[in-house]
Amino acid sequence: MIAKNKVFVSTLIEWSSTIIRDMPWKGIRNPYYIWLSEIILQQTRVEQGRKYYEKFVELFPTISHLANAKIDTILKNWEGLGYYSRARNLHETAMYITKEHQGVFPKTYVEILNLKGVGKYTAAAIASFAYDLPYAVVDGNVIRVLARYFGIKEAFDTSSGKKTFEESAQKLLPNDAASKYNQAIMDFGALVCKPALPMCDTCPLGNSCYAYKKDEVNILPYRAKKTKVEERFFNYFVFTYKNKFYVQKRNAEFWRDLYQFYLIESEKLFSEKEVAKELKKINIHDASMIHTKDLTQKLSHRKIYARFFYIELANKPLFDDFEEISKSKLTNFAFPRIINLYIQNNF
DNA sequence: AAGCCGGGGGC
DNA sequence: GCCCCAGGCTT
Repeated sequence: MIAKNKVFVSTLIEWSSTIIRDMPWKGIRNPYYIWLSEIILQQTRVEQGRKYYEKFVELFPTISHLANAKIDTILKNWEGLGYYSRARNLHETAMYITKEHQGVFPKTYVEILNLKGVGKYTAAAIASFAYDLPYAVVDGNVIRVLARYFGIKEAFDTSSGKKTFEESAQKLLPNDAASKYNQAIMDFGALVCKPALPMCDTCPLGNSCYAYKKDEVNILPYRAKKTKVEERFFNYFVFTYKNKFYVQKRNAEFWRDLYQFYLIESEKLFSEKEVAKELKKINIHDASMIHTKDLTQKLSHRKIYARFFYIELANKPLFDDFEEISKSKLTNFAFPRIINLYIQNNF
C-alpha cells in the first residue's frame, strides 16, 4: 500500500509538469488573492469563476479596498455567480482582517479556518498555496480521483465519508510539496479523471487504478443522497409610473440582499383576474396591464416559475421599502438571473 | 446528520 | 433530464 501511495503521488507530480492549465491565480503567493479565488471557485467551475476573479482583483486590489466597499457594490459584481452568501462573508471577513489584524492575512491553518466562509477545503488551499503548509485539499476533484484510484466505496456526502476522504488525502500529502501536490491532484481531476468520459486510455495511473481495472470508473465515487427539486411560483408585479420603476431588496431564504420587483408567491401562477384582485388589496385602482411574460429558472433544489406582470399605474404608488428608480438605473442593482433575463428581453 | 444556498455546462 | 462544479453554513 505504501508503494502504491508513492507511485500515485510521484506520478501526479510528474504529470503536472507535463500539462498547461493556465489560471490567473496559479502560482500566486499573496494570501488575499488566493483567498479571493478560492471563495469564487467554491462549487463553481474554473471557467465560470475566471472573469469574476479578474474583475475583483481589478476593482479591489487589496483587502482594504474590499473592506471599504459597500455590500451592494460587491453583490453587483458578484451578480450571476450564485451562492450570494459568499459575497457577504467575503466582505465581512475583509472588514474583520482589516480591523482586527491590521490588514494582515492570518498565517496559520486554524486562524484561516476560523474565517467566515472558509471551511476545511478553503483553509487547506490557502495554507498550502500561500505558505506551503502541509494540509491536503479535499474538493470534488480529489474525492473522485481517490475514490477511483484506491477504490474507496464509502459515500462522500456523509460526515463519516468526508472524514474517510480527508484522512486518505492527508496521508498521501507529501509534506515537503504541499502546494505542488494539491495543485496537481486537482488539475488531474479536472483534466484527466473527469466526472464524465474520463481519459482512462491515456491515463498515467491507468495500470494501477482500482476503478479502471474493475471497470467501475463510471460508478465511483458513490453518493448517498439525491437532491429533490421543489417547485415555486413567483408573480412579479413590474410597476411603472411616469417612467419610474420600483425595486426592493429581497429578504428571504435565497437570493437574499439581491433586488426584485414587487413579488407575490402563490400555489400556482396568477391569472390576470387574480392580479386585479391583488391590486385591489393594496389599494391600486387605476392600472393597466401592458404585458405578461413567463420565465423559468432551475436552481439546485428548486424550480422557479416566474410570471412578470408589467403594470402601468395612473397614480404614484406608496410602497414602503421600495426604491423608485428610472429605467437606466436598473443596471446599478444586483438581480437574480431570472429577473435580469426578463429585463434584458422586455425593456 | 441533513438540508439549504445559484448558476452554468456536459452529456 | 440528471449530474457535477477548486464547499460552507444552519438547524
